[in-house]
Formats: sequence, structure tokens, C-alpha cells
Amino acid sequence: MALVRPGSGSAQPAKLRWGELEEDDGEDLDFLLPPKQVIGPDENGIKKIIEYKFNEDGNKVKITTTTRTRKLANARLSKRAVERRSWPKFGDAVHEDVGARLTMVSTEEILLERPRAPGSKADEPKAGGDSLSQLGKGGAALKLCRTCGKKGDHWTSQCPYKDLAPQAEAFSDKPPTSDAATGAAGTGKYVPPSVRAGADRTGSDMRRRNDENSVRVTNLSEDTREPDLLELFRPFGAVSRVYVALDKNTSISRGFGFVNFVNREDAQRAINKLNGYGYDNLILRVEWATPRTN
DNA sequence: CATGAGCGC
Repeated sequence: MALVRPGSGSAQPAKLRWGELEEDDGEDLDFLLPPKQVIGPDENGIKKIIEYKFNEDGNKVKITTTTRTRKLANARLSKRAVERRSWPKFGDAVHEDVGARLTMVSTEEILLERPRAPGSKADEPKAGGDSLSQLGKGGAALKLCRTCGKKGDHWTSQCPYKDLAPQAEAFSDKPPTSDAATGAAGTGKYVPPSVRAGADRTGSDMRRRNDENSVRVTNLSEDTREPDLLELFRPFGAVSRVYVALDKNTSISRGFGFVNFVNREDAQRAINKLNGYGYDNLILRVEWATPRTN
């Protein structure tokens, strides 16, 4: 049985398809037209161009274009702009005709810093999907950390070593003139943080204050680095430290690491969200870490 | 599977 659409009887003339339509029945007959004429510019800077074309109806039409050259156009520019035109050209523009180009494409090589450390997985497309990228890509800006001096990874406020850095000096009552401080700078001799100027000598070690909010991450792929961990956990709150355990000899990741949060609630939220999270084709385990055994 | 490092007054 044949299916027949209404109105598609055999008497109907075949409809042209879109692709079968003639482009345009007019061939290119421009060679039949008189040549284009350019008159002027005259002493007033007026230039005329006379050309002939066929219009849609196939009739020959004459088109006259009148333009003003720059001499006159200058009158409309600001004095400063006109003056700039007389400046000598420099760089690549030296080889250009006067007025040929007002702007030049610079061929100077400008080296940009890599926004991320080489080897960071942020450079590769992640198999795990895009939900990660929403979790907090820092963007491609150039970042300079004032705490650890590293360029590229993070801002000062996100420095993994922020809480470990000797920052007490800035808040010290006394100017940092102690022997220890100056001696260290002068001789390069090591001065333990607890002895440095401005150090907290009350006995409580403030630099370890956040160690309890420590989260253990296991089942990491072996090419996950600390910057990757930071990127992964940073969206949940201020991170005070990231650490990936490396094999002492081979420097290959042992597949686990730690992330310390400034705030316990942030750590808990990160655990809730990231435990069981697919990362690099592995399912992460994220839990509270038991305190380090010394 | 699995719980992190090092400097030296």
C-alpha cells in the first residue's frame, strides 16, 4: 500500500527544491559597462568617482560618489589629533606610507606568565565533568602570593602556607631590631620561628592552631598535586594547608593527602560534598583525619 | 591499600 499525501497527485507539477533554484539568471555582464572614472581631487579636496552598474531590473545606472580628502577633513579633527599626524613614525610604521595605516599590529613578542604551575591538572581537560570548574577556578589572572612568593597558583589570602608563615612581625609592638632578626637577614643563618622577633613566646604555638580541622583525602590519582587539591577544596572556605604525601625516593604521590581548613564547618561541608566525588576517574574518600602521630 | 616534614637556637 502506498502512502499518498493530500495534494500530491501526479498532475501536480514538481516543485523546485531549494537547492535547485537558479542562483541568479543575470550573468556577470559588468564588462559591458563603461570604466570607472576618478576625477580630482580638486583644490578644495573634492574627489568624484563615477561608476556604472546594473540594478536589479537589469538596467544600467550611473553612480557618482563625492568624497572629501583629508586636507579638508582635518578641519573637523581636534588640533592635537592633526598635530599627531606630523609626528615621525617609529617601529614597524616607519616602513609604511604616510597615512597608510593609523594603527599598527605589534609584532613584538610578549611573554606571559603561565597562570598555573606546569603540571597542574588545571591545564588538562578533566574527565570528571564540569561541575568541578564551577567549584572554583581562580581564573587566568596572574597571581602573586605575598606569603610564599609563588607566582601563579594563588593570592596571598589563599596561600596554603598562610598560617604557617612568620607574619607576627607586622603586629609586633617592638620594631624588629632584635639580634635574631637582623642576624638572620645578615648572615643567612637559620633562626627558628619561635625565637624570631615578634614571635609568640607564650608557649601556645599559634602556627599549629588549625591542625584539628584536618581532612584526609585518599584515593587520589598519583598525578594529583597540591595545587589541584587546593583548587578542589578552596570553594568550601579558607584553606590553611594542603599536603600530598609523596614517596620519599620516587616523589610519586602516595595517593593521599591532607587539607586543613580555617573553619571546622567549612571542612565538614567539604567532606559532605567531596566524599565519594569522582575525580580523575577515581572516587575520592574524604574524611576527618586523625591527628598526626609524632 | 592508605594517616604528612623539616630546619636546628
